[in-house]
Amino acid sequence: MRLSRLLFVTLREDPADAEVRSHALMARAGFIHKLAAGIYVYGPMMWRVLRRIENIVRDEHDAAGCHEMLMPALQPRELWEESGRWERYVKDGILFNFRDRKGSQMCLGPTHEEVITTFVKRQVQSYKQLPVTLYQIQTKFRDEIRPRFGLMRGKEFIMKDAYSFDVSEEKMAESYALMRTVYRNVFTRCGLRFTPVQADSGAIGGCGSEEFMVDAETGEDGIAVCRASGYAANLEKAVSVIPAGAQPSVEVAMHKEPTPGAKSCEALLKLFPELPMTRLLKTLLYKVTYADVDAGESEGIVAVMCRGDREINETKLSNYLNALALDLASEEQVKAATAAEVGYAGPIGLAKHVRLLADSSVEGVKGFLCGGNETDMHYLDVYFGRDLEQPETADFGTVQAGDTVVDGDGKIEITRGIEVGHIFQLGTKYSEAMQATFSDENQKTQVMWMGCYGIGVSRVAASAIEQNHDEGGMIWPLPIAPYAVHLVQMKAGNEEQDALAQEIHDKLEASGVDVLWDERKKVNPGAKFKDADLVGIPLRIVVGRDAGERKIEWSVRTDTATKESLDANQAMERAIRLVQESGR
RNA sequence: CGGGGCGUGGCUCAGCCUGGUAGAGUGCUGCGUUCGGGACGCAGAGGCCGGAGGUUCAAAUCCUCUCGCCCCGACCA
Repeated sequence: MRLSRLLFVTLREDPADAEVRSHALMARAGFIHKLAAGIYVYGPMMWRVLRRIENIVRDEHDAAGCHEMLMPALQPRELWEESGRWERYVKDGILFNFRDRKGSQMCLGPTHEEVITTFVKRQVQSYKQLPVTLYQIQTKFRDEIRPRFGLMRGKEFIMKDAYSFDVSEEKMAESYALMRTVYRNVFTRCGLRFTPVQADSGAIGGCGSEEFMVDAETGEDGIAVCRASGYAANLEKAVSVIPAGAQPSVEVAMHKEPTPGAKSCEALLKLFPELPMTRLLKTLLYKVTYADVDAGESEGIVAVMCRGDREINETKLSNYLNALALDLASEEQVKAATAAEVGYAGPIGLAKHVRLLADSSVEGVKGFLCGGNETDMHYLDVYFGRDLEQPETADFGTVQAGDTVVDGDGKIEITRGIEVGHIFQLGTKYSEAMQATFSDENQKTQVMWMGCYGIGVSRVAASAIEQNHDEGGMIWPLPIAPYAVHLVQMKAGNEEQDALAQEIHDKLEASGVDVLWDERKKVNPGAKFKDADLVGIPLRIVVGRDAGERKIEWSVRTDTATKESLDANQAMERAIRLVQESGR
C-alpha cells in the first residue's frame, strides 16, 4: 500500500483526553478516534489489526471444531425475562434498553446466552447432535458505569463469544478444557504475555471459570500468583493461608475503654501502641440487596468482622450472601445499627436487625480490640467463646502479598493484568431456565450443559500496545501488525529509489507480505522515521542512498537503533521468512 | 451516583482573576530552498471562544442554567 494514498494522519502530541499509552498512541497514529465516552471509530489501520486478531481467533476456533455464526445485537425483552436476567441487568444499569415504535422493550446485547440458547434449543433435538460449540465475532454493548482507558473499557466493543452445548457435566468439562487450549493458542499467536487465572464467575453465573490476563501494570484487575506452585487467581477469587498474628501473653477480662476520636485502626494503634494490628478486629457494615424470588427484592444490613491488617473482599461476600447488590452502609444505617457514630461498630450489642458475619482472618485471634457500638468507646481483650460466640465465619477476605498459597508453602505475589479472555462452565443455568433440552439414547429428555467463552478482540489490540511500546510509539507483534513491513523511501522521485522501492513493494506483496510503502514527497527523512516508529510496524526496510547498488537498510521496530545493510533480495527473503514463521 | 478538573482554528495550549479589535506552537494550502531521525523562508486559509439565558454601552472573560469530556471515589470506619 502506498502511504500517500492511505488516510494517514499523525499527531505530534498526545490527545488531552488520553490517559493510558495504548489510547494515546493509537489516537496519535490515527488508528482510533473517540466519538463519545467509551465509543470509538476504528480507522483503516486499526481495522487491519482487528481483522488480524479476528482471523487468529477464527483459525483456532475452527481448528477446534467450533462453528462461526452471527446473532442479532438487537434483542427482545422476553428473551431476557426467560433467563431471569432482565431485571438484574437493568437495575445494574449495564443494559442499553429502550422501546421500539410499537412499544416493545428491546435491548442491545451485552452478551448472547439467551439468543444462542433459544437458537440451539430449536436446532438440537437429539443427543446425536451434541456436542456443538458455536461462536460469533460481533459488537457488544454495555452501558459501563465508567468507560475509560480508551479501548480497554468501552460502551461498545468487539467481542468473540462462543457457547458450548453438551450432554452431561463431564462432557461440558471436556468442551471447556478444549476451549482453554484454544485460548492459550490464540493469545500466544497474538504475541501477548499472559497468565490464565482462576476467576469469579460474576453476573454470567455458573461454576468454574478462568480469566486470561495480559500482564500489564495498567491492568484493572489484581492477580494473586505464586511462582513456586503455579497458583494464579483473580483477587476477587483468590484464597490463601493467612499468617497468624501475635497472641497476648496473659489473659485478662474484657473491658470497655474510651477511645475519643479513634475511628480507624491507625488511630487506635496510636492509643494502644502495644497492640499489634492483628489484634484489632474491624467491623464493616453493608447494605445488602437480596433477590427474593417471591417478594421481588429485599434489603438487609450485614456486619462483617475482619482482622485489622486484612481487607474485606466484596465479591466473596456478595457471592456468599447471594446478593443482588452490596454497598457499604450509609451513615444513618450505621447509626441505626450501632447506636454510635460511624467508626465504632463492633460485634457486641448490635441492633437486632443486623446479621453478623466474620472473615476467617478472625479465627484464632485472642484478646482483641473491637468497636464498642458506642461513640468514642471500644472493647479490649475480647475473646470468642468467652465474651461472645464467634459469628458465622467464612472466607470474605482479600489475599495479600506474602500470604502462603493453599497448595504448598510458596508465597503469594500480587500483580496486575488486563482481562482479555474469560471462559466459564455455565452448567444448566440457562438451558434449564429456557428449557434447552434433548432426547438421550433412552428417549429421556435431558437438559443441555453449557459453557461460554469470551475474548475482547478490541481489548486484545489495546493490551498488545499496553504491553509493547516505547518512547517513539507502538510496537506491534508481527502476527497482528497492521502491515508486516514498513518500506521507508528516503527520497521519493529519485529514479533509483523509485525503481527499487517499487520492486520490493511488488515482490513482497506478491509473496503475501503486506507492505506499507512511505513514498511521500516533500516529507523529510526524520519525519518519516518518526511516523514509522509511531505506527510500530515490526519490520522495516529503508530504501535510500545505496539504492543504486540494490542495498537497503534493514531494522526491526523492537530495536530501531540496530541497522543492517542488506542486499534487497536478501532483505525480501528475510521478510518473507519472518512473516511465514510468525504464522501471519 | 458523589467529588474534582477541563471545554478557545484539525491537534496541544495561552488569554479569563482585573470585561474593550481572538493569539501562539503544531498541522493544512501555495511558491522557493533543503533532504538519513519531526528542516527553513515567504505568502495564505481556517475559530459566532461547547450551548442557552442574564448583567453591561460592551462578554471568551462576570452570573445562572445546561450539555460534553477527563480524573478520583465507589465511603475498608
